[in-house]
Amino acid sequence: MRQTPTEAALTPLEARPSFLLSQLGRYAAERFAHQLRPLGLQPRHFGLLLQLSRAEGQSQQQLADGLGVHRNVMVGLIDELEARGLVERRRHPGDRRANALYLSPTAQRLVQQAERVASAHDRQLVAALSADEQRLLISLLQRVAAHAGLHAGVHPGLQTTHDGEPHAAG
Amino acid sequence: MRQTPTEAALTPLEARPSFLLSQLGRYAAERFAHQLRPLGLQPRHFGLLLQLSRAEGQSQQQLADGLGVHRNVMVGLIDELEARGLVERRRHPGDRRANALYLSPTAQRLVQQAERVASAHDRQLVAALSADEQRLLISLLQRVAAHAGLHAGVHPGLQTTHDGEPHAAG
DNA sequence: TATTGTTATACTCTATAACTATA
DNA sequence: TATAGTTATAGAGTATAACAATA
Repeated sequence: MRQTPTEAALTPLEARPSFLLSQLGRYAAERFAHQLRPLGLQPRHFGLLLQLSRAEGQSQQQLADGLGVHRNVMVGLIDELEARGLVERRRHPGDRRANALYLSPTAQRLVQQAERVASAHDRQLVAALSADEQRLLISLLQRVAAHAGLHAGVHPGLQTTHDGEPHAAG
Repeated sequence: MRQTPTEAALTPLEARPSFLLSQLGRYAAERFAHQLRPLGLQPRHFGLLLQLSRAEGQSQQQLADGLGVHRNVMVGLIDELEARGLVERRRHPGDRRANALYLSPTAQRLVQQAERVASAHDRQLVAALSADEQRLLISLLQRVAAHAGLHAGVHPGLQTTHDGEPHAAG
């Protein structure tokens, strides 16, 4: 009994890098969201606050560009955070159409807390690897991400408006 | 000027394994979906057909369990594939409540094609790495996935009914 | 004419509950 | 009483278009 001619690569999914990445990425995101919940934050809020903590006074459009979300979505995100007293809309000095965004002291402390949650989550996620292996994994992932043309720190899950082709990977 | 006491780990996102995994996982999934589109399939269809090609005659419930989706969702998936003549519902020999699912010859060829698309996608994704590094990456990811308690080949993105805690990672 | 913030609308996904026919 | 398949409904998330104020 010979091989079926139509027999192709029957690579099990769990040996495919794309499946492993997708599976683990989804898991990591869910898990992070869960551990962040006690702070009343979702991962997207964390990203927003983090970006804003790097440079306050940004407009909603600037922040949206930096995070890779559409400005329409940004309105709702800022609404939520402003309602909780974490972000403040002030008048933009140079452009009367735009809002200048600022963090409250509470939000600044919250970002620190969320960073600690993220670090704990990271440690837990790769706990099966040695310190050397952890560094190696990060380095390999960074190279794959760079080759894919992914912007550092910009999450495609927040991305909006895919004009068909999702980026381009030489 | 000394360090601010509230200063915490300001690890950039692009150095966090969880962020890299989530970012790359999302990218890989989108990209795979895009490359699969010419076949008229979504990744979930591919997973279904693949699972069914391993063992035909399964019930919808069995297949749902194997893929980690709810049986309600399975109805719609099978509906779509049956309408395209890829999957057939037959009467289950042992249980008159259940359907026994079978692939058409067209579907069997389509699975082969989809596997080739997946392999090409994988090669492209990790093209920045040497062959040794590719194997290393897969091995590291598999260990992380095993430690997270992820079932081999079951994608959390298809999962349904999270009772709060997403799995458990020692 | 283009851009910022905003609102409204539609569309996809997903979660939940309920129903039927069987077991 | 529980299970397989099915259907309906509600909710989240996202995409698109449009509008007023300003550049």
